[in-house]
Amino acid sequence: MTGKEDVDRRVKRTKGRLHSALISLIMESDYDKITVQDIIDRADTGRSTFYSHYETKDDLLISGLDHLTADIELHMAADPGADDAILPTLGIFHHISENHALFKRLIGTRGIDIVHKAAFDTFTAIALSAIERRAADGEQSEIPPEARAVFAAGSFMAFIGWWLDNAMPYGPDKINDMYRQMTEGSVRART
Amino acid sequence: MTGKEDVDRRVKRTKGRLHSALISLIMESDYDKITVQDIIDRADTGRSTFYSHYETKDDLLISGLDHLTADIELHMAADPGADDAILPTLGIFHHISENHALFKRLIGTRGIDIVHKAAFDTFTAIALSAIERRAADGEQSEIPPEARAVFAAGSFMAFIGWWLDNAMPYGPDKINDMYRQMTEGSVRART
Amino acid sequence: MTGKEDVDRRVKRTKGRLHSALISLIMESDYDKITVQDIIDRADTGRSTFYSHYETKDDLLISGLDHLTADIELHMAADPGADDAILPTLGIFHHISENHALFKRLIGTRGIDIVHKAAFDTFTAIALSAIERRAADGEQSEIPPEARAVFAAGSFMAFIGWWLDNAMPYGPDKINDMYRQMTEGSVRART
Amino acid sequence: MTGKEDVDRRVKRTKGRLHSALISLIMESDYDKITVQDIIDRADTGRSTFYSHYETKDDLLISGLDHLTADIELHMAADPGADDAILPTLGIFHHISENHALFKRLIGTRGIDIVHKAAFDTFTAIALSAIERRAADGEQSEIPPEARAVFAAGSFMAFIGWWLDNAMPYGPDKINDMYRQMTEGSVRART
DNA sequence: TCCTAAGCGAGACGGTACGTCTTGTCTTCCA
DNA sequence: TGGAAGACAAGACGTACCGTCTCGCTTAGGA
Repeated sequence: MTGKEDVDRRVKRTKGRLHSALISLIMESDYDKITVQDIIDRADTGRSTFYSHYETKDDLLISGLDHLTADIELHMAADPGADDAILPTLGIFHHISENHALFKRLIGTRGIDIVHKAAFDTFTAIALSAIERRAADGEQSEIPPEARAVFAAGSFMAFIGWWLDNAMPYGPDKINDMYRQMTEGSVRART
Repeated sequence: MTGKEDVDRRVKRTKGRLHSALISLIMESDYDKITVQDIIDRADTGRSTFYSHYETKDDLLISGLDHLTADIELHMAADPGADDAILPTLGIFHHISENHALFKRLIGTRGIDIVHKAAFDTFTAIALSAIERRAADGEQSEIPPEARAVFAAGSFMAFIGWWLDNAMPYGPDKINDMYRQMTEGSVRART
Repeated sequence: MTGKEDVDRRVKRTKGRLHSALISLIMESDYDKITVQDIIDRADTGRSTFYSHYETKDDLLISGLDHLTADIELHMAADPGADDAILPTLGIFHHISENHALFKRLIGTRGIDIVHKAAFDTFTAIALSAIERRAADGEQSEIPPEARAVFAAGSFMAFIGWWLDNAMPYGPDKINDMYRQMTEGSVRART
Repeated sequence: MTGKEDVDRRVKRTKGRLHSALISLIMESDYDKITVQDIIDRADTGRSTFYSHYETKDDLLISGLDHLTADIELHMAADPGADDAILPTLGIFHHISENHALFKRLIGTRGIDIVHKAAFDTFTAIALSAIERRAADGEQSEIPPEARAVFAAGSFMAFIGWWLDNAMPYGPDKINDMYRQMTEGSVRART
């Protein structure tokens, strides 16, 4: 049904080792400096094994990020203020603060470009659907929804980057208040 | 005074050819796919000549961007609304629209990461100094100036990216109005 | 016993192609002018493949010479006059005349220096052991064995060089007689 | 008239510095590893200066060897046993022993190939003229004079190499006796 | 319980680009 | 204004990765 049944347990184990190896390498050094050889050495795996499962290093990384993305979507649904805001920021801040070391490596200012872009696109899409929902509810703005969405996603990503880079000086709730305060009255059209 | 006197004219000519070659290659293909060999072939120059002037491809690119940055700072000074806004956006929108093809390649969504980062840092610094100037003028906010600066720079970069990617559907003046409208009342603390 | 089992057949094939390529290039042009790129182009092989098997061009050449050296040692053993002479010259002259085109390129006057040296060392070692065998048999000389060995090897190499350079004007048997005649009573101590 | 008058003293001084630089570098390291850059650095001279006087590194070396060759020819003429032997060995051994450190670098076993060849050719020519003189005096041999000349030159060069490499264990007179003893009755045709 | 197809490790291989090095020419500057 | 300084074009070097491949060994899961 799911199309996800890797019947052979060896496959599952190998993929897991590759992902763990990549994550642990990311925590230690620059993503760009990590080679496929480093990954398979760490995973104690053969070169051809890697390429039989993934096309590139980026492929491995992205595929490992799927569950992170899924988590975010869960948080989004669970965010109590979701109907009021364009982005379900509170849940996301909480989620990030729980794995801050990893997220700093992934989407901090010195993070990984493709992850940064992927996150930006995700947030843009979320914001866009929220904006369009409001438009359907009658809210009006001469500014194109896409423009408002990238504005929201861009400021959010930059803000998260600052938060992570500076050792998260405030807790998730406090930081969320700050973000909301800056956003207030800007992206949302006035009623 | 300038410290920029490359007395030997050959050096100047060579550097110029290398920069032109890189820019023309950027207009044609993906920055990541461009090799040093491509550049020196286009510039009709020797390999060692390249490395005697620049350390890497990125080095050549960044050093060629200096005059663009200088232009932006000029525009910043000339912006009539500079005292009212955190970023001298109008002048920048005009400047970008005059070289939109190049800027799309450099800081569009599919742009060059290091340029994107460099521009983000530049805007952050500009915004930060504007915010601190206001703070000195008595404006108060519990949000750290750096946070407000990255928020502004991030939203601005994303917005520019959207504008460039979508074939600049509005002129510089109109787009500036939109940007201001979204910003209004948000980054600036309320009075 | 052999210690020579390169189990992987691919390795054997690749090494063979590299050797053939080098030999054919040597027959066509000056060894010093041959580049690693020339060799791998001719062998239709990748650059890294070359360097994974050999350290340098010289390394490839020398390692390919091993079987030639082995041949010479065989001839040495088979030379009927071996017990009478310091060097098993007749067999060597025959062996060289059978591959004169190659040997001319390798150890002719315009030959390859490192091969010349390697051959000189080989002959010196052979001569030295012959001389020491005789010394053990009671033959006496105030001249150090090493000196006598290099004398023999040096004159032999020079003579071979002359023979090859001059289109081998005499057959192996005749040339051997000449060499023996010049040697007679000189290197061998008188009885 | 002679075409040898480098009137400009600067030229003479420059050439002298280049030669000294090369010799001192040869005494310190491997000739093959010495670059033109090394030489001009040591001579404190510009690149174009070097090339305006010499074509290559070898050219500089060879041209500096001329006076050494001239010395040898002087010794040859002065050798008391010259009329009896094919090579004026005694004088040469004395000459070499006086500059053994340099000669070891030039024509020892680990010496410089082109010098080795040049010396070999010089000795071959000397031996050849001696042999032809004898032939004109009625001495007969079925062995071609050239073959006898290279035999003599080859054994002599190898012997000198051994002598130099082994810290010259014997003085020039003693070593000359040894060489003569090995040569006796061999290269010279019997009367 | 065996056996057979697959997954796997190992790493050879052809490529591509790198940054370094050296050569011999050619241009610029300076005395 | 003639020669020294050194920038330059050319291209080989040895290294580092890449993604493909060949090769036997191991091992899971079905017969």
